[in-house]
This record gives sequence, structure tokens and C-alpha cells, in this order.
Amino acid sequence: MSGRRDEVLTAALALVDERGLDALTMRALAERLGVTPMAVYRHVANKEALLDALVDRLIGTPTPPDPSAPWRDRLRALAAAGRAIAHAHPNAAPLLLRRPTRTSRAVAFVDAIYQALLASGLPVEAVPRIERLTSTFVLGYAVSEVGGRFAAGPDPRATRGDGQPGHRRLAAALAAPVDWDGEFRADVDDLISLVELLVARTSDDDSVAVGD
Amino acid sequence: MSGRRDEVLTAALALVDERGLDALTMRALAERLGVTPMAVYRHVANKEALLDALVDRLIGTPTPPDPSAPWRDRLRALAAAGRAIAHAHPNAAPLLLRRPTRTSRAVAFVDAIYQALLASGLPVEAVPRIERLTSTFVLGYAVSEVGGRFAAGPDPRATRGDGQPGHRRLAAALAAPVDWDGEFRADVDDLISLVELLVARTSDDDSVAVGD
DNA sequence: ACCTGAACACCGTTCAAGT
DNA sequence: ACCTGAACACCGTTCAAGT
Repeated sequence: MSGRRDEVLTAALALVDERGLDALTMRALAERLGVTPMAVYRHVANKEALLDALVDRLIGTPTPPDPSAPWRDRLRALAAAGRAIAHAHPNAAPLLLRRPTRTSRAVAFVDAIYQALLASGLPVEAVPRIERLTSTFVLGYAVSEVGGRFAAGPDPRATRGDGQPGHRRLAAALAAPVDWDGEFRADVDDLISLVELLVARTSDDDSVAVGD
Repeated sequence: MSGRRDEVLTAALALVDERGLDALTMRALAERLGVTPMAVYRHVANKEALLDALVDRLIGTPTPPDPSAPWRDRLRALAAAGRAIAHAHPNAAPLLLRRPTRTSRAVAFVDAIYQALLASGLPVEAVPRIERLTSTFVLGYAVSEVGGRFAAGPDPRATRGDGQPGHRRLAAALAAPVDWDGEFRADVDDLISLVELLVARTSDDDSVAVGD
């Protein structure tokens, strides 16, 4: 936890931002720090640990929303914050889906989602599941977006699914350019609608069977 | 497209299955094929292309569901098939979220989802978005699952979010073991409920404003 | 069409040693 | 506490050459 470790992580993240994840080598990192490759190992156990520390630093960036705000706004803010991390560091984004991240900052992030979902009135036993559903979607969307998994290139697209009945019927919709910000907001709003639906089902049914 | 290329991909996938993604090196692959490293380059342009071909092979495995089946069943089958790929090849699974995959097999998979969503009555202009929402979730879930992102280890879990209010309120729910198959089915059913909700909203509102 | 052999410019990590 | 230097066992990929 020496002060130097922070410098190492800052340099590592800068390297990834500038030149991509593949360019992050212990040797390149050492060079950027003006030091021998082996000197890096004083501050980080090995490359795996370096990547984990990087994820922790990424997750630690956003500040959790005010717990007194309405739960819908909190969920929207948390989703936007998760996506913003990937946008701020597109090259590092794939790491977000790569590790358990049990660090305290990651736990704090999850906890903020738990609190928002609890405030919605969702039954306690459904909260962890919906948290995983939500954060899996948010991370998956953001990583797909910056990683180019969604990027339907302009020219190949027209002929892409020609023989496919679904693509043919959707030709017009698929030809239009996509507003990714708008799509993400619509998705998050849909997930909020889903939460509301589950809450409504719970209160409809007063003999709620729990457990076993 | 020579017959040998298939052997190369089969060997590559076997290598990944047995020894992990990191063990897939051009040299190790060559050795498994009983050949010089450079001989592999006759059948695959470079390592990137090898990985892309591997993704295509993974996606090509499942057969699309019978188009005459009810759309809900089709969606469930497609989701299960996507998840099954990750379970069959856990070491290769991370590749699924790593590339655009515009190959014809990937397009066929997406098209089957399009067809199911169109059959649900979802408005045409919402179908691509809900397809992305759905497949992002399915792939994200499956990859997280086999990659250990969800795996809350047994002992660290009890004390994991101690200071966190959300975790504290959920202590009982978080202590219970998770049925991942059941959770996935519940998630897919929830997404189906969401589709139904969007369909209902569309027909409620007869002045559907579209476009611009 | 398919494969080899030597080489180049890299990796992560170990060990023993220095200050 | 922090860093160096040499070494080991690897990488992906090029080029020129062979059959």
C-alpha cells in the first residue's frame, strides 16, 4: 500500500488507455515508470494482480448516489455510472467482465444497487437475482458497445442477413442509425418497469410463498 | 476452406478446453497438430483470425428452434442454447463477448431471436433493441457464471459486505446457495414478461407515434 | 498446396545481488 | 524498502526455402 503503488496503477491505466490492453506488459509499464521490469514486482504481485487492481480502480471512480433519492433515479444513476466507466476507459473495459472483484469498492457499488432495489419494494429474496440481472446487462451492454460487438458496420450491413427472414422483415429498422445513449436509457427504463411488475405481482398475491 | 482448417480449429478448441485460453498459442497448437508453428499460418491468417474462427464454431453448434413453436418457447430455447455453449466450453466462453461476429452462423442465431420477437407482437422498431438487450444479458450471464464473476466464495461471503446496509438487510438471502439454472430460467421468464408488457403497451395505445 | 528452419523482436518471472 | 542485471522458458510472426 505504499504511495508508489498508486503511481504504478496510474501508469498502467494510462498505458492501456493510450495503447490498448495488449500493450500493458510488465516491461512496458516498467519503462514508463523509468525503472527495471523487476522493480514493478515490488508493488504488484504479478500481472494478474495488476489487472485486478486496475479493475478495482475503475470501479472506485464513481460516487454512489444519494440514498435519499427516489430508487428509480438511483438505479438510473448507477447504470449510467457503470456505463460511464467503460466509456472513459474503453480499452480497459473488457476487464470489468473478467473477474469476481470482491474488493470493498466493488461491494459498495453492488450495495448501492441492493439499496435501490430494496427501496422499490422488491421481495428480499428476489433482490440478489435482480441485482445480477441488472449489473450483468449494464456491464455487458457497455463492454459490447465499446468493444464493437454491437457496431454494425455501414456497408456490410445492408447485405448482412439477406437470406434471413427476420432480418428481411426488419430491413427498415436495421438500416436506421442507432442512438446508443437513447437505447441504453430505454433498456434501463425497461428493467425498472420489470422491477415494478415484480413488485406489483408480490402485493397482488397476499399469500406469498417463500423459501423451501 | 481446405479440410485441414477444420482439423486446426478442432485442435485449437480442444487445447482451450483442456488447458485454458492462455494455453492456446500458435506454437502449442502446431505441436498438437504434429507440425511446425509456421504451418498453422497456411490455414489461419494469424492468431486473431484463429480466435474469430473459434467463436464462429462455438456459435454454430446449436440448431435454431422450430419456427412454428410458440415464440416464448423459442426464446427460452435460444437463451438456453446460448448459455449451453458457455457451459460446454467454459474456457472459451469469454471469447463470445469479445468480437462482433458477423459470420453467417452468428447472423442465423440473431435472426432466430428476431423471428421469435416479431411473433410476440413487439413493434418492429423495438425488435433490434430487445434482441440486443436479451442476447447481451444471456451472454453476459453465461460468461459471468463460468468465469467466476458470480461465484461468491463460501467463507469470504459471510463477512463480505459487513459494513454495507444493503448486504446487511440481505444477509439471510445472500447466505443461501444459489440455483444458477433456476435463476437463469427466472431471468429469461422475466425478460419474456417484459416483452409482453411492451406488447400490451403498444396495443393499449392506438395512436402509436413512430419515427422521425 | 503444404510444410520447414532460422531468425527477430518480444513476453512473464526466477534468482542472486546490490543500496 | 526499493531497485538492478542476467538469465530461463516462453511468445507471434517474417522471410527464404524446400516438396
